[in-house]
Formats: sequence, C-alpha cells, structure tokens
Amino acid sequence: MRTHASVLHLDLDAFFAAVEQRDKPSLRGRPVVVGGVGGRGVVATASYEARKYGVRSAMSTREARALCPHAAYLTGRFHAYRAASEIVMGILREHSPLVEPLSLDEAFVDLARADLPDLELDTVTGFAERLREQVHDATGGLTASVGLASSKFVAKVASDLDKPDGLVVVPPGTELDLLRPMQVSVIPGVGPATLDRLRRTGVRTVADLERLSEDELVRVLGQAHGRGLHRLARAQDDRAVEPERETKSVSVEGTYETDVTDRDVMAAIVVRQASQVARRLASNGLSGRTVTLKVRLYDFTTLTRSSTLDGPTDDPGVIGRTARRLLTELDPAGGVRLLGVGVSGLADWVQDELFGPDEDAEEAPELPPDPVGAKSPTGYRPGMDVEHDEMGRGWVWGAGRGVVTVRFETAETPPGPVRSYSVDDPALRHWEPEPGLDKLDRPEPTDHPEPEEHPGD
DNA sequence: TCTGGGGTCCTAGGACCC
DNA sequence: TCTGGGGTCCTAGGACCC
Repeated sequence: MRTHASVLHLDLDAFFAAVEQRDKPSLRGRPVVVGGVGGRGVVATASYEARKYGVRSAMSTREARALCPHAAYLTGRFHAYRAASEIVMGILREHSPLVEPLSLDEAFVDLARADLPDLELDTVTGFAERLREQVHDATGGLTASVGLASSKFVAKVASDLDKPDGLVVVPPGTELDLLRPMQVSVIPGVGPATLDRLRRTGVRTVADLERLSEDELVRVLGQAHGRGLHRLARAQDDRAVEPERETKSVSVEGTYETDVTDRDVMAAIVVRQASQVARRLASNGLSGRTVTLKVRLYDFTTLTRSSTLDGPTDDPGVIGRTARRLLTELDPAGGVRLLGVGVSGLADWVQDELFGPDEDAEEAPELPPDPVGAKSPTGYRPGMDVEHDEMGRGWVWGAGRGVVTVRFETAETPPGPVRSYSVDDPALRHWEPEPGLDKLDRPEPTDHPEPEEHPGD
C-alpha cells in the first residue's frame, strides 16, 4: 500500500461520441450513439445527451433506437479516436515514464515517478487539474475525468465518481470509508456472474464483502478471484503501474447480419480473417503457435477449436489452412452468426529468421475477397466521410436502398444542410482522414466502396 | 431481428514426464 | 496390484473489461 495518493487514473468522457461531436459541430448538444449500426450492432459509446434517454454501452443498437430514435447513429472512425488517444497518452508520458494505457480512452499514471516536488495532496491535486486542462486544450475540447488515490483500484473507482469532467482525490487512510457503502459491482472484476453468486451469499455492498473470510470467498469464486476480492474488499492493492504489457494474442472476428449457412462461404470468411490476422502479426513483428477458430451458432452458443503448431508462424496460408481444418471439426448446422480466427502463443520472432533476415521482404499479400460484403448493395455507413464538389465536407447520415443521405458541415451554418444522393453518384466517393491530417487536406479518394446493405435512418 | 470486437485471465481435465 | 505426486503443455469454455 502506498502512503500517498500517487496513482492517477484518467478516463476520457464518452470518448468516441465526444470525438464525433468535436469534429461535427451539428452534433454538439445532441444525442450521439457510436457503435454498430446494423441489425446486430451494439452501442460502443453514447453521448451524455443520449444517456439521458437510457442509452448505455453494450446495449443493442435496436434497443437504443427504441429509447432515443432521434439520436445520430454513427459507426466508429477509429483513425480519429486513435489520433486523439495518442495525443492524450503523449501528454501523460511527458509527465511520468510510468503510464499504463488500458484502452484508447483510459490510463493509469504513477506520480511517484512524475516531475513533482512531493506527493502531498495539494501537490497532486493541482497537478491533476493542470493535466485535465492540458488534455482539454490539446485535443480540441475533450474532457477527462480523473481519480487520484493510493492504489489502482481506488483511483479507478474515484475517476468514476464525478463524471464527466470531474476530479476526485481519495486521501490515504480514507479508502475504506469511501468503499464500504458502495455496491460490490464497483469492484473491477465483479461482473454479472460474480454479482449473482455474491448476492446469493447475502453480499450487496463492499462492507458485506469485507465480512466474508478468504476461505469462504475462495469456495464461492475460486482461488484467484476469491483471494483477489478478499484483498480488494479491504482496499489492499499494491499492483504496480506497468508501462509495457506484451501482446498475448491477435484475433479478427465478425458477426454477420444474417446467419451464414453455406460451408463454402464460412471457409472463405475464415481464410480472409486468417489473412487479416497474419497481416497484423507481421506488421507487429509477431508470430504465434496456436491457431484458434471461434464460431457462434445461431442460438448464441459459442464454440472454439484450437490447434498448436510445431513452431510459430505469421503465414496467412498456414493460419488459413489450420483454421479451415478446425472448421471441419465443427457442425455448424443451423447457421452461424459469428466466425473468428485468432493466434496466440506469441513469439517476437518468426521461424524463417533462423535462416537469416529476409532480404526482399514481400509486400503484404492481397486479402482474399469478402464473401459477405460482396453480395450487398451499398458500402456507405452512417458516420462515414464523403466527398462532394460544391457542398464541402459531409458525412453519411443514413444509407440504404440505393440512396445515401449526407449532412454537410459549413463553418458558418452548423448544422449544415442535408442532401440525398444515389449510391453511384461520383460525389459520394468516401474518404477517411489520416491521423493528424486536417480534414480539409483531403487524401486521394479511395475506390468506390464495396457494397453493403443498410437500413436508412 | 435481443446480445460487437478486441483483448486478458482463470479453471479444469487429460496427456505426458520424472 | 491396487492406482503416488508434482509439473508442464494443450484444449475448451467462461467471466470480465473497455
């Protein structure tokens, strides 16, 4: 246990939605939902305006639309999120070498290694306030909530207490006063299943949990989880902030709008996913020995089959053939809603390198065609940026049945006009701004997108 | 027309080895 | 002749997180 509140947890508020509102002035002050917009999509982030209507992360988009039909439903623009995240992580690293990102929008910082005169409450509090301002200014207005405490656990709990745009400092020694009255579900690692088991043993609050012995918890939850919760219930957490965490697995998966029943289509999907995994392995200088195929049946039961090779590989052919063989071991009669391919057992070398460095390293091989997307009529998704001659920059508001609705942004008149186009209108060539590129410095338009079906909004 | 995608960690059983 | 133990690897599934 640390003696000072030297662990900082920073969490960007409604991150994906906030980036969209920053980049598209007409969305400011309005409900925005970022996530899957298709029939099987779920909400990744809802803006605070959308949360007022009950829209939450992980909720199905269908349910969100029922609660808040007038929200803007957008697919993610991950270039933009990654760019904003890199700015924030860069700021954190300016202050301490010990920064542990948990995701694009969250990180721990160990202030014991920061450029501070001491770790007294006033000092760290002032630092956190300046940090929040710095993040706000450098990202074009994104807000962050921050928690400061003597451990990762309490810092994370604290950052959640005054969202959005808040700062909560937990003075050392007061941790249990804060935690005891709270629901056990505030503890990271207590999800629906654990909550259910704890409820059945009469535990609702952290104070209730604190009364259970370690043996009892281990009996109910198993060794690791039981011991872990026994400690966290007492605010005992001396886990270090770990700046370098190595990748353990790389995977690609997809859920299809309608269940896939054709084995040949399944095989084609899996081979394409294997190539995508191989590409990501290679671009990170990784290779792995265990190939895992994941299948989710029409009724949501999930199956995995894995196979461990003699040596690590990043070869799309090897991974693809292995995954396809694993597919033959399964009986996906009735159809599958999801297919996925992953590689684990990673090494940071490839077997070929035993024979010396590859002189003429090849280009990443072409991806096999997408057997699903190729069948449907439009590739436009809400949120996608599009070209247009006279209207300026625009983004897709709704798409489907051959018609794409575009909302335009102009500096003078946000919210801008809305126009509809037919899908083959050349003005619609879509583009995605590169990280760090101003949206007005347009890259060459990409090819006309692969078609895909979309219900219009 | 309920239920994403990319991860991490844990458990439990069987094989295999000493 | 009754079936020890421990350690490691592999596989499948499940819980959880953002």
